[in-house]
Amino acid sequence: MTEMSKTRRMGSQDSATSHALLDATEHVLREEGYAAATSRRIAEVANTTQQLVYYYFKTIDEVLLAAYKRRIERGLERLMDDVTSGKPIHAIWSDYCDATDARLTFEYMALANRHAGIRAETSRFLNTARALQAETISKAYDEKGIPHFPVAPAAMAFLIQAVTLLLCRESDSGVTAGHDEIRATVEWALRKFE
Amino acid sequence: MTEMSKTRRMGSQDSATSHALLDATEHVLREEGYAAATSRRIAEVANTTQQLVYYYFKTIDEVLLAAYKRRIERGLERLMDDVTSGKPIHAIWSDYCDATDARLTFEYMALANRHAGIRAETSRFLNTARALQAETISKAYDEKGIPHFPVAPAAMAFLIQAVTLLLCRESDSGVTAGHDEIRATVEWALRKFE
DNA sequence: GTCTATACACCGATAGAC
DNA sequence: GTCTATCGGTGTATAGAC
Repeated sequence: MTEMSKTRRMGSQDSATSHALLDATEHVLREEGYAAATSRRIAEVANTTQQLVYYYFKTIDEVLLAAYKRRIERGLERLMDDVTSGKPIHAIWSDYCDATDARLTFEYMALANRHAGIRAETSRFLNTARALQAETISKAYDEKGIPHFPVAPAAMAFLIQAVTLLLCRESDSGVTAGHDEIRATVEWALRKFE
Repeated sequence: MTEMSKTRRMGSQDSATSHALLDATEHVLREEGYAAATSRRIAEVANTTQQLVYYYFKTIDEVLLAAYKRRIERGLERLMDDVTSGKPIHAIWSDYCDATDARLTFEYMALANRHAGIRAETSRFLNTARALQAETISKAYDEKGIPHFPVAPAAMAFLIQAVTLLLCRESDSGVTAGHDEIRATVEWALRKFE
């Protein structure tokens, strides 16, 4: 970390270049890891120059945070669509299965260990999402007469996230032991809901 | 990456300094992340010098791999103790709950995305561990007359890992939504086994 | 908005003396 | 085993001209 200049100019965060930089950031994080997410590399992928990064963002940490916030926001929008759909639990499940971009997710999780902003956003998002999902699942339970014990709605929301995360992560790296079995279990559970 | 010298000397990987370097590597990874795991920083934490790192290891990637292999090996030993204990399923569960050093684990998982050696070790370890756990769980099922459907032994092994991983990870970062509920579910399930 | 130039620090890795 | 010295490369961030 370095001292900030008090006179440095800044570009709008809504410009095309700014968005291209965020796209590039996500691409680099996913394909090369957070150690490679440098101003030079991000600029290269975005087809611009290193100095431009500092015209649009104060620091690299701010670029990373901006990219993460944008991702969170999109995730929340998808979740809203899921819970208002006809088969909300199926929708939540397949949404996470498709969208849990495991490499990127794990990169952000590792990053969160030492980036207070990303940590805070993560906490806020996960708490919100889980509450919303639990509420939706609770309604589905009641419609089908499923008891809230032993697997409470919030526990079911937790399970969906835990299972999809590990499933995506492992298939991405050649681990398959138990995958068929857990998928069978999930399909059985989903059939009970909707 | 750089070309290796053909004349460079190498120290034994069993020396005290070598182990101190691996301890330091794990410490840096957990507390500062893989981007901070440089030869200079590792040496500093191990109370030695940067050049000594290259006396004991060929490259930084090899230091990381050696630290990871040591960790894997210890995990496998703990698992062996678990499955031969009186209450194997309880043992597996509480082992993962305690030992899943979430920060370190996520650091290695992110690292695996671009470190072929760590990726290969991970895949090997997870497949072995899951098979061993599934076998153990299968016996417990049969003793208690629990059917292999809808939650097959391998699915149960997968679930334990998925749940403990997310639980440790989230409590580490202030997310608690659904945690009490999922813990209650787990306790209920464990009571059915042993 | 975009360019050139530049500060200063840190990185991996090696060479060779002691 | 450990030390001093060093190479070439890359990182963040800024200053100022166009």
